[in-house]
Amino acid sequence: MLSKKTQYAFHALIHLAERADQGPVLISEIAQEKNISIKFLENILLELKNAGMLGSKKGKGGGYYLLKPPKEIALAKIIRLLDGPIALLPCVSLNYYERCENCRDEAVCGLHEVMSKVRDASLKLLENKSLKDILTKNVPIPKLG
Amino acid sequence: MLSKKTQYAFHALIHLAERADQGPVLISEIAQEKNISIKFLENILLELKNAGMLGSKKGKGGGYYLLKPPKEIALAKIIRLLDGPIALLPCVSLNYYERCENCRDEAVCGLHEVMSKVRDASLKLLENKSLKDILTKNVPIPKLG
DNA sequence: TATTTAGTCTATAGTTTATATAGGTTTTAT
DNA sequence: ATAAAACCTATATAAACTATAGACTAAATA
Repeated sequence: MLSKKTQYAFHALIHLAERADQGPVLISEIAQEKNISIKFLENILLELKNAGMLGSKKGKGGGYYLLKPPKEIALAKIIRLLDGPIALLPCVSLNYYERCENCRDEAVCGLHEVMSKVRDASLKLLENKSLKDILTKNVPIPKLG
Repeated sequence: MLSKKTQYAFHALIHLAERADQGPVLISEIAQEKNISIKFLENILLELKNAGMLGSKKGKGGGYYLLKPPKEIALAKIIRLLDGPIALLPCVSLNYYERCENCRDEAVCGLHEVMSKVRDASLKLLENKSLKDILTKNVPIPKLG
């Protein structure tokens, strides 16, 4: 399962995507709309900002906003940023590979083979779907405030 | 990622499967062969026993053994037993469903839809592959001791 | 330009869950 | 009886999660 952090990040990013090009969005607005602890959300958005995914503006009229169009932000990228590996085992991770300490030879490990396939199947979806693809369907988004 | 517990369980079960019909296998043998802390492994095997997946025999000549043929133990079952949900989000889990607290309506949540597909893709593999399918390839298994 | 206000940024602390260890108890075979 | 093995309970350690307090920054306005 994805961590709470990543789950919240998804919902927050969806909210930001739905309000793209409408100027900075308040943390408090996202927190209220998505039912997330405002302070925890604060940390998450900051992490996303430091990773280059979000921009922010301080002071009155400030808030957070996407730095790229939603279409260009793959779901896989969000998961990797906050949760790390998408694979079920370290030894089949593309981006966070670690040698398996429990088997003598990965090349003949049957587990390795199956888990690689699971990873590929997941990645096929998560790499090709973007924030734009997961926006709330059939719902007009009013500007709050 | 799968928890350490589940990762260790997989390797232990593979070991047991490779020695099926050879009588009880010592915890210490598995621990040494798979490089797992013997005490942690003890807890894991006990949990698998209490869940009905393993049998055990106490005392001299004792150990653990599979209660069913490896072919009949699906990988998904092992994961669910120790790690819980296979899905990435609680709201798309088949066996551990929880309502999403962060979105107003699951029916129109785009995240829900994509994550359901990821779940299905993973399950297709994990439900259909068994312990038998992940045994070490091309390796004759000698009886130790 | 001083002040107020709205907001981000930083640090930290408490709580829970995951991982691991230690020691003692019970059962079984010989 | 003795030794070997699983079993049980308690505890220690580390990581993840949640929450809180206060510092800092930018904008608005008088």
